[in-house]
Amino acid sequence: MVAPLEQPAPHATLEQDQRDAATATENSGRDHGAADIADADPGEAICAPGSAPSVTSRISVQKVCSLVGKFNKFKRDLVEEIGFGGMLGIKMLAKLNLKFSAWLMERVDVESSTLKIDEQRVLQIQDHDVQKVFSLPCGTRSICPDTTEPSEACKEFMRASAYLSKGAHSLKAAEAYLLRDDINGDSSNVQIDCFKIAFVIFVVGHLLAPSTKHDYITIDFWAALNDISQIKEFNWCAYVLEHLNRAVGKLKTDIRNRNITVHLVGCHLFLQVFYLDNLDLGPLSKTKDHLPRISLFDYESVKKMIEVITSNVDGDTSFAGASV
DNA sequence: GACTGCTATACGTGACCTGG
DNA sequence: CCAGGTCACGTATAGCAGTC
Repeated sequence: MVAPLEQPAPHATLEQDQRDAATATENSGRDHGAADIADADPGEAICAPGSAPSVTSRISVQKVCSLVGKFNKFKRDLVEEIGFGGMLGIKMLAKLNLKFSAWLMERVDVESSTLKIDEQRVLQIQDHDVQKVFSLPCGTRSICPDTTEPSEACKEFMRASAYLSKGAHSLKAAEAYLLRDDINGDSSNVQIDCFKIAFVIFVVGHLLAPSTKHDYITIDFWAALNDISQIKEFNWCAYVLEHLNRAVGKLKTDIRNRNITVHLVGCHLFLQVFYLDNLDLGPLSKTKDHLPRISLFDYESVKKMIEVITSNVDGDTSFAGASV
């Protein structure tokens, strides 16, 4: 579970932090030492747009789209079999608005599992919402890091990934396995299972629960992969939310610590789609009867939607400009 | 108004550093 | 050795001014 978090002080928003950090940059160049941070006056409204701290993310929708685009029908069917078919419909999002993601994450209350835009606009976030967005399996079994004796497929995947790269936690190894030409109707059951394992590792690492490292993840879901036929029985939606909650905690800590760079981990893309999908944006709003929701959100429409809700007052960027 | 070119900014990602 | 973090660079995009 995620430890309860203190709410950041009113001034300690990303925007405020960006302005403060910008001023620190002007004062001391790129060499931000502890002194700069200590000297910053948290109550002083400093506004120096244009040199904000960088926000980074390891989510790569492009990677997922590009890989899935190379799948033939056989491979796509394998993905459908494990209940991850929603990943096949994701549109190419060349870029994500990371400021928007950070803004949303700042407004997530982990304890109450809500997205709180303001006092009037509060959205409850549940496993079911993740399922709506990605059509992920939302089974009754929870995913925990406990591992039993690894299955033959798990052992084989570890062997293959160790040969291809540095280990099973390498996303490159998973990608390489997924692109193998010899995965077809003649493949053994173990190879098929390895493909499914690789796919889960790949999408979790690149999209559903990315870490700060771009090419590795911590595989804390081996237990859910041990019996491939049982993958659908696990609650992958809760897993995504749990990592997102941790990411929210990390973001708030980074903001409190006035880090120069804010690294977004977790599936902040879910927050973007979830929030935009709950807004009344008139003709820009998506039809309500289509699942998974992510497949409705292409780059252009996301960009337009964000444009519509964005406002800028005194250097503070807000994305709250629409009714829920 | 449409087009073009320049510049600034944002994002993606590889390399590297540091601490456990 | 590995995870987390930082830095740097390439590329895409946005914004703006100048020209037609």
